[in-house]
Amino acid sequence: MKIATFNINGVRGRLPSLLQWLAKAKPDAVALQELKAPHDLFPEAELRKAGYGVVWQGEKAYNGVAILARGAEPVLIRKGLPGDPSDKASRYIEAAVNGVIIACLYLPNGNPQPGPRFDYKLAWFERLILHARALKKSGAPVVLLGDFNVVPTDADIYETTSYDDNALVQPDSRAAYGKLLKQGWTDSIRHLHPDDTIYTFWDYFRRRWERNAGLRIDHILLSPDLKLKLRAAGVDTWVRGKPKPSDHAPVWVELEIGAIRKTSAKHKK
DNA sequence: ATGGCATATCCTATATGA
Repeated sequence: MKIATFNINGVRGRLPSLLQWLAKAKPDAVALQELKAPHDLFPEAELRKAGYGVVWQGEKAYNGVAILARGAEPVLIRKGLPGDPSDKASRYIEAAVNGVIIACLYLPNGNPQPGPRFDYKLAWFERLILHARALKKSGAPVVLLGDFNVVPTDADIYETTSYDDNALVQPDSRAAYGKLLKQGWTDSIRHLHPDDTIYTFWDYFRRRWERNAGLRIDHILLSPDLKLKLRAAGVDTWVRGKPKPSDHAPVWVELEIGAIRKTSAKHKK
């Protein structure tokens, strides 16, 4: 079973390239962030035509998250992160796909910091930590994935001072990410590629893609049972190299479950 | 300190992104 996350940065304008990536990468489940589309303008029909069932939470102009399932209907569990009814931003959606809980999140970037926007980021992070703890305690197979807007360590960003004041690299942001991992989640990319230079985001400015001046901020975290089934993880950087790309690239994992079709007895030779 | 680019909307301007 292949599971991916992709901050699409505008699902309507980027629909052709999204369909192209889906056709080529063939993920079984996908978490999308930054739809930047109200509910009614989400391209549901086109995605279904491409063979994907879908649940989503849109919002005018900003945010927006979705879960896609290849040849299946995601079973919606919740829209919105619990813990603050006044928070109306579309940043969290959760659904079951093939028996796996897909928790798709778009964490606030928190800039500028310090300030109310950074406070919101940390508060959102605390709510996520609480909810993740409940998910983990449930014992279900869970994938916690999306745009975390956190660069976990200095190894996850190119050599620069440009981001020193950025909310993505602050000690508080990193501590929150560490606190989450400490519950027992596995950062798939780092688990399989501990020493590699791997980025998932490259700013549009200053030829940062061409210089590979990137950041690793999109993560796929696995519950303990799924960690044992992790076979591969990577970033589809080719998507970032296409014309008019999102500033993020898709990140994926391959798990040894479900999608492997059993050969029934009558088909055995 | 600013700006470089990109997407969106109440669009000859402004908010957000990271």
